[in-house]
Amino acid sequence: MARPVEFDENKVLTSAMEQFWREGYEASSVQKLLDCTGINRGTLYNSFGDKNTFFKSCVDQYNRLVGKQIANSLKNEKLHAWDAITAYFDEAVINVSNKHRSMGCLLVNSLCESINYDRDMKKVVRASLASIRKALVLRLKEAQKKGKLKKGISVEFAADVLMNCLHGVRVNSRDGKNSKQLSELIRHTVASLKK
Amino acid sequence: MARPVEFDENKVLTSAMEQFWREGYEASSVQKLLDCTGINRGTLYNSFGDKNTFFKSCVDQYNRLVGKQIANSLKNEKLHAWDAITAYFDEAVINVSNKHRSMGCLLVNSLCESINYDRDMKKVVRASLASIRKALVLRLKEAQKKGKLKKGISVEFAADVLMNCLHGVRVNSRDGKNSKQLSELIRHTVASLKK
DNA sequence: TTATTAATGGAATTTCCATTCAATTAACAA
DNA sequence: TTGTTAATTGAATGGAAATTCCATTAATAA
Repeated sequence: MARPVEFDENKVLTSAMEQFWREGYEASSVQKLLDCTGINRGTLYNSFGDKNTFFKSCVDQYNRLVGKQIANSLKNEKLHAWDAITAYFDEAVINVSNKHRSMGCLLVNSLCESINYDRDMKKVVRASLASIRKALVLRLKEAQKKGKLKKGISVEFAADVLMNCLHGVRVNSRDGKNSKQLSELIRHTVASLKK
Repeated sequence: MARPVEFDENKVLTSAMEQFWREGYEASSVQKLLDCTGINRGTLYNSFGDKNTFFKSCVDQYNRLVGKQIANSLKNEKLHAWDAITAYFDEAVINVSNKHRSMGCLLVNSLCESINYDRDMKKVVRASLASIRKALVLRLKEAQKKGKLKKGISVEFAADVLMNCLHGVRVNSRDGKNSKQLSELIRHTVASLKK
């Protein structure tokens, strides 16, 4: 058989994901990706394809992170609708390391970078954001069914409000706001929807 | 005397500002800046300095745009506090061309790009955002004095909520949301603060 | 007209980027 | 042991990036 891989794929993807997350796609040169992952040039191209393909794999890695946060909160059956929603914001924004919080959100950052003009990447990023919204919608429907959604507010609109808050908070995170300030912004938004 | 300038400084700055705004700092090569402004390589370096310096001049140009929007709304003495605040969002987000709306906000985009890691640029971008917040605070103080701010909400916190909404809306703009959807998000946030 | 001055145009330079490639290495099946 | 296969390595390639430089141009003051 052939020589076995020496690198830890998961660690490589996580390191590269953080590089893209911190500095964006364009400013993350292949050299920087090699430095932060510790792998070699040829290894990168052989095992992960070109920079574009590698970036998409890193977004997938980010999606797995997001997926875990959703699993711990929105999909936690033990929590009531609004508690689950609040728990998601805690998982995604509040109870994360200062390092991660100050980097904002890879998806939002990518949307704001020129990536927007690369159709393929835009599609990948949008799909990820849509999956977050979808999980919120499920819980908002539950809240509505139990009469816990303010009247006059539709589930879809409430989801838009929460996503808008999330985006805002992510920009504010990247601007250096601390978890306490962010937490108050989130609380205010949730209170504006909750009955 | 010397040969007079042939280019229109204001037009050049506006074209370049839109290039940076659309595609970001890194993806905007000097060649693209020459193409969109119509000026020549030597002219750019002679009259505007290097790419970094040029970018900052473009942010200044953007700030003049923001300044006009604030002058037309928040600083309009004929409007009552909340009308002025709503008018600002209209000026900045709703009543702009689809082209501009879909580009989001140069300041937010820059914050989300790696620009964040260039101290000097971060300072410029932050100062601009602070000037918007300052104008909002003035009107929120007025609203509070007239008893038009929901009780339990401080002027500073209300400003944070509005800035958070603005950031969120800017990301959503860049993601392609239309003016009607954005307008509803803004209305909801204003209603959550207004008495 | 002419000297002066700065703008203009674009070739030239240098650096950095993404990507390829051939040589080397390591595991394992036979 | 040996042949096979794929991983690893880093030098090499080619193109694009930012920036510099200088010959040319144009206005005007003298």
